[in-house]
Amino acid sequence: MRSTASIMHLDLDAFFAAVEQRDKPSLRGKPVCVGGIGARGVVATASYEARRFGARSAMPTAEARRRCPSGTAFLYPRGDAYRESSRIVMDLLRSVSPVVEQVSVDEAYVDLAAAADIDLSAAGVRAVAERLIAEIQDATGGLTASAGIASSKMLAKIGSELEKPAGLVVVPPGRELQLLGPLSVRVVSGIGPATEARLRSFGVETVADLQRMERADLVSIFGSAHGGSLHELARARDDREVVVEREAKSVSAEETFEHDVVDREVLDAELVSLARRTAARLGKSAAFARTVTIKVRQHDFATSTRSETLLHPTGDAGVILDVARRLLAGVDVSNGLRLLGVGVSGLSAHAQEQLRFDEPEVHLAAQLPFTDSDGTEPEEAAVDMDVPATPAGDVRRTPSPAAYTGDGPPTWWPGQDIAHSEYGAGWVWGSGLGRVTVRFEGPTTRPGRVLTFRVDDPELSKADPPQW
DNA sequence: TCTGGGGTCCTAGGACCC
DNA sequence: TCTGGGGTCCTAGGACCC
Repeated sequence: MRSTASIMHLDLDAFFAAVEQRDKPSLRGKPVCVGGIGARGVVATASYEARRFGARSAMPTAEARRRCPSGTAFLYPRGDAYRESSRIVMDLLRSVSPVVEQVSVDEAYVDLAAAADIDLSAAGVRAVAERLIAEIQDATGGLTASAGIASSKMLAKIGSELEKPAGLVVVPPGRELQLLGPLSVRVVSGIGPATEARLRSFGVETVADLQRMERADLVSIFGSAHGGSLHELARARDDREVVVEREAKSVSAEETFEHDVVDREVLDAELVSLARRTAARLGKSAAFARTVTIKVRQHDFATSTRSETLLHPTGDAGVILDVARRLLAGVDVSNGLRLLGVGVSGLSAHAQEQLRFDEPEVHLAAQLPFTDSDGTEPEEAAVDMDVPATPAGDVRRTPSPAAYTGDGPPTWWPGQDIAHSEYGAGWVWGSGLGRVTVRFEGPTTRPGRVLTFRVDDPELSKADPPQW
């Protein structure tokens, strides 16, 4: 904990939904849920209007559909559009201080004390944040951000939540305990549903209650690391620093199937795709991995992992796939799998030189980082593998637009940017039964008209996210 | 037709080594 | 022929975060 309120936490309000409302004027002021749209999808972000009906992040989309009125938009995420706005925001944060820790696309900590020219008085940091929030709104076409500024990361984050949306809270040094005491223990970093429930069984509900627990008791209940940190954090003692960049420790890819899968051929085809995606992302970060892990979730949601550690790090999708296949062979799939995942860990920056002499059969060429000159996502096909590029089975994935819209190209998914040669730019409201319904509007237009086309109408084409 | 996907950190037991 | 103690690595699982 510092003596000045010099750590800022900033996050964007209902980020995915807000970008959708920015780019789709007809949705402004309306309930919008962004996330998985299949039967097993969950909501990633609900707009504030949708929250009034009870829709929440992590809620099954089916449940959100039951709660929200008809006319609520359920959209599949447009990652490119979110990343672009995120980049603009993070650049603005870095213009304030060189020490910015990006936590996710929509959230970051900024170390204001690391900037040479900032007045660290309460009024000084408030002015900086106000200017920043205004700049963000201006540069992103109206997205709003909330910020908290305090003497520690935890208090800064709590501050940013207090007056959302578009809130700004400065916690003056010395007031931390007063602020923290009456709040639910859930505001403490590291307290989730399980810890909350166990604390409740001891009669602990607020941070003030938690402060009354002995350290030794917390340690005996929760273990030394967790128990010790609860004892400290309840007293607002948090000396976690703002760190610019952390090295990745693992890379993984997973898929939840639309329907549970029993067929080993279908599972193998999915394993191929997952190994390829994992290797591609590993290659993109120019890393190599020693441990391969598969993750399976049974029909009843019981989830387990199996892992194997190699003698030497690899970046080869074929090697990762071989291990994953071996691991999956030992798993009972007779009741059907709901989810399959492939991951790697034990990352290092280089494959070992001695590899060349020890194991000549390992393809060195495939272990070189993938070329990525134009900055695009490496194609799966770029990975050297002795497996067909097209999965053999018909693998249906819950969140995938293809699964939602059914068979047959082209597929259109709700929220997608689209263009019509005559009517111009628009977005997909929905698609099915060979038809696609499009609303023609953009961030700078008035709410547009709605027209329906055949899905294979040659006048329709995919489009880039619009400029606001 | 409840329950995504991508991560991080911690714990605990067993193998193995000295 | 009766059992120590520390350290590291590996595996599996769990909680948590966005």
